[in-house]
Amino acid sequence: MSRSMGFNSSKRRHEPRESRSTLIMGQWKRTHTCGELRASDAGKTVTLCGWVHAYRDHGGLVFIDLRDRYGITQIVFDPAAGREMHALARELRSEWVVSVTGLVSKRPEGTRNPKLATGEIEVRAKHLEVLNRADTPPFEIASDEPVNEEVRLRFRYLDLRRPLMQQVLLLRHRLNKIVHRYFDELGFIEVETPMLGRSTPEGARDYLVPSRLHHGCWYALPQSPQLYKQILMVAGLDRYYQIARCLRDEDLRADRQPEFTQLDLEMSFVDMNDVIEVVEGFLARVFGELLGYQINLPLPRLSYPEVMRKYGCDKPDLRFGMEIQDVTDLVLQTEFRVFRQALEQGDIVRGLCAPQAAERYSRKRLEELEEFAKRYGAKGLAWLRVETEKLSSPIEKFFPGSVQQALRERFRASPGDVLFFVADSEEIVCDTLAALRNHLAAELGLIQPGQFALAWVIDFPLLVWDKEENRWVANHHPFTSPKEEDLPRLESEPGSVRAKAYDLIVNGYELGGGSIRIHRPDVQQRVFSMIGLNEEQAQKRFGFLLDALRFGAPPHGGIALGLDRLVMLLAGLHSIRDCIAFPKTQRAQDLMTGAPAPVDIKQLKELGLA
RNA sequence: GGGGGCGUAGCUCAAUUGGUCAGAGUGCCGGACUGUCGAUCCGGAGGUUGCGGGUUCGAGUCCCGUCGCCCUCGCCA
Repeated sequence: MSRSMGFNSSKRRHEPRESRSTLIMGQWKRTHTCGELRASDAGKTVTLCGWVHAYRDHGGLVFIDLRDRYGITQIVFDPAAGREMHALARELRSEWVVSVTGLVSKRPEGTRNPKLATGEIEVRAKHLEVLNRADTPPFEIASDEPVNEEVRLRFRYLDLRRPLMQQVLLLRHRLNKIVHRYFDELGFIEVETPMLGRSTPEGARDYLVPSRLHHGCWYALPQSPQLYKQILMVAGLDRYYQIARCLRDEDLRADRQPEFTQLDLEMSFVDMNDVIEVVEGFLARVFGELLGYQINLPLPRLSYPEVMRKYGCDKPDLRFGMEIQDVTDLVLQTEFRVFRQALEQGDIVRGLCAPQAAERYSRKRLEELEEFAKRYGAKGLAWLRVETEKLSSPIEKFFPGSVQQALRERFRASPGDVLFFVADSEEIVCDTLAALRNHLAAELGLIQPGQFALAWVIDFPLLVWDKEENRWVANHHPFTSPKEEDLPRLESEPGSVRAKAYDLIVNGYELGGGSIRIHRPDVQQRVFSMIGLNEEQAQKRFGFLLDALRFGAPPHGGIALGLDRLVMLLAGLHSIRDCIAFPKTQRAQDLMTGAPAPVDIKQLKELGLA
């Protein structure tokens, strides 16, 4: 049996060592993968292993597309090459696992398949070994036809067998490799932090683990390695990174799983610019190496007040414009009572201009948009079609010509556009228009696939008022440093204090967030105090951090990036479930394993829970 | 917890207003075929329309409940 260069010399190292028993079992071990044979290999005798991707039985000749992770190779079974083998080949079915030994041959003229990397050749089988039969799969592995996610998750091993899913996992692997290479080059060291930690107040709901040795006491699974990485800075590690699994017991979304992965990092003796620079370098390399996509550095930095005014949310999709404009001043010059009354209550009126939307949105469709707006708390959605001479709408008559002209100019509107307005509290106006903006952009096709808009959002408020709890809460987390110049106002005007925090946004997703941390115990104490943690409570919950800060904490800061979301964006997917090998459903169940599940009463007794 | 969408054959979907509507494609099974690669051709099997009630002469279709999946608001420092 001839041996090839490629697979044996380089890739073979990564394969498990062959054991004595497998050698005895038969001559089935592969010499090549299904993705590597080329015309230059013609004449070699090879053995391939894989799954039957497709079979085409011509009665005489039988063709098999044999698939493994590396590709697909066509196998030809000729009755002349052995009647027994040919008969066995006719029994093959989808997803059977086989080993084929045969001669690599250039395909006859006119039968080459340009769709396959191996399409120049085929393997003329001399020996066929069925390694395992397979039940008929519940869905077709070989097809690109979309399949109900429920079925995919239940049979995840089949779903992951599909080439598309394997590409995503490979992409994720390559991203992880870049992470390790890049941060190692910059002097970061990887430190693993505990999964079993202590529950801390604030933040997401914890997943709890009961202690067998301390009945009544519980570990919390980490929401993030936040505290540990700060401790590592106090310890003098200087630069830390980790690909860290994080767990939060909150409701799920397309971009939120109960366990997810963060690229977590922390640096000492740095300010915001240092962290941003490191991350930008990383992103440039990731997009460059994985997609051949060049991102322009430095990334834009937008202030929180600016994005809220222009886009209504703190993670706007910047792949399109459609900026929100305030028109409160113009509405004051109209007779439109709905708006005027709103203004009298202290509400505001803002709107946006949907380019060339008039044709797409009939009266009925516009009413649907109003329903959409109401879901975000808006009482209504006013609209005006932009025509060549005038604006057209049931409420047009309330708008004097001068106001119509001013609206046109403010939105730089062209005939065919539609103006939308919401009058309400600033919060509802922002929520509604932000959602509407994304909705319209998708429906109007304003987003080009393969395009990426990355930016930083900075100048977040340090604290926000929690109406339900009737207190200030940390906007980012309680260890985020206030800006020095705002520090004097911490107690007098808490809402005006800006944080040294930064979010990385990509295509409307929050890809990451970080901050410069508080490194002085007195400042930390003041922030705790502002969010309603007295010294005793703070000492009880975060005492170890406060203690650490007293023993010489360097100024430090860092960031965490959502790795699943990054993969999702790189792969052009719309759900992080598609880039996690074994994700959970919206109700946090694993349809394959059945987790979560009841446990034996014996286990509960050991834990003191029964 | 709230709002919305979906649930019909293994898979993807269709079935006017409640009335030959239990259908197609694909897969599956059997047969034919020596150059296919979305093979082709012939034949066949396969459904308690998620589940449980109700309305009706009659329900895939309407109503109520329930289960599951998805999107979303709240929530996620």
